[in-house]
Amino acid sequence: MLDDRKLEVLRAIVEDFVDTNEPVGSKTLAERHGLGVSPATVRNDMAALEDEGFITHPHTSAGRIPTDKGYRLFVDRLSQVKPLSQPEKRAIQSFLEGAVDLDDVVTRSVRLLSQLTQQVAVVQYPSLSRSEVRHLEIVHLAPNRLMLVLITDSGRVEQRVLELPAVVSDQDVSDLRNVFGPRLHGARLVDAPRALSDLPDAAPPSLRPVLTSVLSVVLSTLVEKPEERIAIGGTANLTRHALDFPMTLRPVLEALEEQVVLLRLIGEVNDPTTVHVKIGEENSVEGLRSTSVVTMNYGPGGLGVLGPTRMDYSGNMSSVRAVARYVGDLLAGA
Amino acid sequence: MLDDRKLEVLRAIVEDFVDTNEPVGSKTLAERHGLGVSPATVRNDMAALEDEGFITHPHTSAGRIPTDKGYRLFVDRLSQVKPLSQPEKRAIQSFLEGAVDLDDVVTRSVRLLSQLTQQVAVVQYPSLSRSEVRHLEIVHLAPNRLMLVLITDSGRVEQRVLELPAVVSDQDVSDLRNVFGPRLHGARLVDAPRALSDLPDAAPPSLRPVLTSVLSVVLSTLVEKPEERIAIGGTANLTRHALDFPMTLRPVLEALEEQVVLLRLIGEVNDPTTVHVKIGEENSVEGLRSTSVVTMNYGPGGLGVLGPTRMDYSGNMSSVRAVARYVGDLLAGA
DNA sequence: CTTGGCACTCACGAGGAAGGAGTGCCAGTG
DNA sequence: CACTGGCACTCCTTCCTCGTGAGTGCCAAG
Repeated sequence: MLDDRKLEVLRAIVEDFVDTNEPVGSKTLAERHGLGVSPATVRNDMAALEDEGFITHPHTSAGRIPTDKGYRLFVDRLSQVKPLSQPEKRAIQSFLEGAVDLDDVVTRSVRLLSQLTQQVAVVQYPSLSRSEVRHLEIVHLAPNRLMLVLITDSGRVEQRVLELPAVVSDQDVSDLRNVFGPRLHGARLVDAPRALSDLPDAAPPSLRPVLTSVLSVVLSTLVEKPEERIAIGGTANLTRHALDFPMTLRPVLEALEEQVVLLRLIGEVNDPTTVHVKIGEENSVEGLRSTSVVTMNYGPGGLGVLGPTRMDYSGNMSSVRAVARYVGDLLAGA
Repeated sequence: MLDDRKLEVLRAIVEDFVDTNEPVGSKTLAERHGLGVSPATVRNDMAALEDEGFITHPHTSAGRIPTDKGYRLFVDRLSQVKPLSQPEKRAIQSFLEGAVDLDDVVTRSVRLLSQLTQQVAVVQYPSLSRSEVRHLEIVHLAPNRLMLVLITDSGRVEQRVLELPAVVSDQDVSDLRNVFGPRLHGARLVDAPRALSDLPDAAPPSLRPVLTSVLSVVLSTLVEKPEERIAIGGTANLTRHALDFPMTLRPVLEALEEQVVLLRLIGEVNDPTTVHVKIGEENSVEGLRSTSVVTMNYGPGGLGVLGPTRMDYSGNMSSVRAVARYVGDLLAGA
């Protein structure tokens, strides 16, 4: 049904349309790409592609534009992720390596992605639940006051101040450290509750009351409040493509303000090691139905870019992949 | 030169224009507002106002619209900041009081402001430099490793891990606490360097090497890296007024992504206790020349809203003031 | 100083008409 | 059977014209 040339025609349509933002007609297409056939033949192929739902035309006498389904086919079968050039790679690496802390890594990644792709960039902070405990420090602030500081391997730090029902001694606090420390060190945050489940039984009775308080705070810090944060940038790029979303800029901006929506966007990745593309209607998020999203995991979090369905998938996919890899390496090595 | 009626005419023009987004003519104006004079008279006044540069008309036979200068006069002399209604106040208060931590306070403030004003809201995190030290904790992580945790009265927490050149004992750390604690407690962060300047001399010689290391880190945390953060929200509201900035939405979005620009925006306030308004060309930031900014300090930081010059100054000023006050109280009380 | 009257200006929208890009279909050809 | 050139047709886009009306500026009278 879809022979090679038809696929080639589809590719040409997508590429031309991405380039010019104008419906592409049979004549110009036959000329510009060296298809070696006449416009009439191209027209026949186009008719076939349209029957299958890969392209449409806005009105009778206009050229063709790809449908979401067409882009999907293009992404799945036609676009080879073009590798970045050596200078590009170096630029990415050196730019990211200049980061001084976690915040900086994320901020730089957002900047980098939005500049590379000319789209809106979204980067999730490393998810607490997927990272490992590097250190839990218990600080004795006052006789009945503790501060818990949790440091993860992704460089993230969470702290809580805790009022105790009773006064505790320095010795008690030291004991606490000794019971929590070994169990938590190196544990993934999702596994922590299990690792701590036998604590109340294993601890000396005198410590029980304090321990329960501390335990509940630790658990809530670890689990209850994942507090997923997201950085976003390059929204100004949306106006660059203003022609693509006729008047639907508002819902896009609104969606971008919803942390939850963004997390879902980034989190819906199945295979954690490959670039993932959601095209137009495939998006579960109302209001992003006219956009495409290219995402990838970098390990303890995800990142990606968002733009009009009429985007340079090939380029964006490679940019996202490259940045995700570098960020992943950076955090793993840090 | 500008008698009372002319001012009244200006007010009417501003209010009508803000309302309808259409140039307002002499006839409709004379009718809708009970000026008690004929359109012809209004025309004369308008001509005068135009001579003075308070209003213009887009083309010969269109109504008048206020200039930046006109809005300025309106804000300075004509608009009384209307107090919020009791239910509004309660709503603000209860919404903000639900916040669980500093991040939450800021996030909620942004939401609140953008919803109240239907504009873009900007809230600065409490500036470290303007807040006071509540507690400096020194944690002995490993023989030659310390963690410094700085807690400020605005609920902010900063921590640094520090590798020492030599091993230190628990006793040393305890001594360190004793020398730093009293000097820092309650000191404003900007004053801290002065408060600590005599430390090297006052401390026992044995502590000197460690102390210098710690001191330099503390100072850098306090001063060198103010790390001003900003939260922003309601950008989608910009599209609501898309008609106001014909095609200048891009530079606005771009400016909003520049932390530095935003800080300048919020920081340029002279009198810390009143609402401050920057109108159109008054803005020092290129790209925000078609917008107005309403800001106010809440104590250790600032907040405000940004929108088209054609905005409800009166309402926005009162909203900003109200939120700033509540946030200020909240942080002071916390 | 205010008012009604009046001529004038000019953006805006409706209504065509010409132009042209692009299509679908068909009959002919290798 | 696939490809090609030809041709009639569609209908969007652009440009022009023209009427309409809101609004102005000015002037003379109250």
